[in-house]
Amino acid sequence: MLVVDDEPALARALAINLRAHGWEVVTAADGRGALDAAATTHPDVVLLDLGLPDLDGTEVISGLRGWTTVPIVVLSARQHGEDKVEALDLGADDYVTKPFAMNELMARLRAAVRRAQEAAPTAALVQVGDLAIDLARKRVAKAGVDVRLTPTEWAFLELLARNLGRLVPREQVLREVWGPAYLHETHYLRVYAAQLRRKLEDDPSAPRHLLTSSGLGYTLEP
Amino acid sequence: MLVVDDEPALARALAINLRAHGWEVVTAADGRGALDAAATTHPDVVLLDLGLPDLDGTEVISGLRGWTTVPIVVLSARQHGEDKVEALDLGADDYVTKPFAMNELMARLRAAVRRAQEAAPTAALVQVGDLAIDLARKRVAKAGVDVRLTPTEWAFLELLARNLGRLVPREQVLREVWGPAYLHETHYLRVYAAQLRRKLEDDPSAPRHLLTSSGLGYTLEP
DNA sequence: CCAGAGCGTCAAGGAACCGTCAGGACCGTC
DNA sequence: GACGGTCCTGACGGTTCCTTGACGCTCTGG
Repeated sequence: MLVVDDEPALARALAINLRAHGWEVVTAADGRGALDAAATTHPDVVLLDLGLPDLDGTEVISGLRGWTTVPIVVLSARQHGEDKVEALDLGADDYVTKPFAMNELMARLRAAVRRAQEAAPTAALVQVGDLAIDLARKRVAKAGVDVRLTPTEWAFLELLARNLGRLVPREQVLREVWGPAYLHETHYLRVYAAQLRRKLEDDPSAPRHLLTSSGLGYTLEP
Repeated sequence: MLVVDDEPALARALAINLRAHGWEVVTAADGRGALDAAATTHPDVVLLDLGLPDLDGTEVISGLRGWTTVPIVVLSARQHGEDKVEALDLGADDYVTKPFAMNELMARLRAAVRRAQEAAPTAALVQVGDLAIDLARKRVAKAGVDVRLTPTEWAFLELLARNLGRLVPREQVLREVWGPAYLHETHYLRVYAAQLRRKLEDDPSAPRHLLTSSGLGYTLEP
């Protein structure tokens, strides 16, 4: 959760309340900082106060929408403005006018996150042999029983599952799982491919689903 | 990653930052150099500053779009211009105005690469006799059974398949498969053509699909 | 017929890559 | 401060792949 507000008092009050409700909160005081923070922390929802010192709030919205579909809830004092229409047109997901009830705000945030998850265009469940990979719940089961994966293992498997049957190049795996700075750490691939096989394959030394193409990359084979 | 910018200072700063984030960076200072570099290095994303000395940035975009779908992120100082609309209409994938936050730029580049990858599930399938060449999955099957190819063999075959029925000059094969430094290693061509024939032709000594034009190049014949 | 150029074929050596295991660093929890 | 989980790292053996050289073939022009 990213909270963007230029009034320190309100920002602190919001952060305290949100943390009390279990959110992990990052704050920004202006538009540029907001875009920055969103890019680095990948929040699951943005709470955005219009009327910032540097950028117009609408610019922040379109700046975010350029590269992410994170839900945006706009907070504004202007009760009757056309801002509301404009903000929603630009891609905001909801709109709350000050003064607001904290309960209502919480409900709207929860709703925004829930809608975003439901709207995820991913075919939520991928079946591969006796494996059931649930992309929405981030779970995988082998022959009906859940298998525990570490976050990195899951990121690897998810990437392969989203490209089922397609060869995923080594560089893409490294970039999307570890980040662009790890493009040459091919060793990671071998370690984690081995771990996934140990957990998911019947015979880890003769894999039937997680296949390697030497020098190219990996494929999850249906 | 190809960075196109005519201001040496900015280009260097960008390159340093991008390399720090793990990108492999090639730079070009003008439009012609950009088109050149894109053709030889096949970058996975292009970061293009408008306002180049020789060509208009829009010409670079359409020049690239003539033969590649590589994602293009445009960088521009003109904040309110119609340039943005024009650039996006010509096929640019995203647009960032100066001044920009480096984090945001990084996020947009990552997003551009990811989108390009996800938009690629086009069933690019080339049928040649009893061969089925799946360009997306990087696979080839003969009479229904998969054939294992090495990375170099695949690069060779893919190039021919993308130019199905057309003669591909020897120099182009060497440049695109092995790189510009191998333009005279014509021996490689014979070795790998032979390997491909052994794996893909019914009678490798009397090829029907992978044909040689002596002194000129190779053709994949439907 | 001969010489030379270009091509196809085969095999060997070394480089690059892969799978595997295990130890140590790091982090948050209890 | 101990503990469990996770991630990174190094070492080793085995495999695959690339490169290179040698040799024979065909075709062409002299």
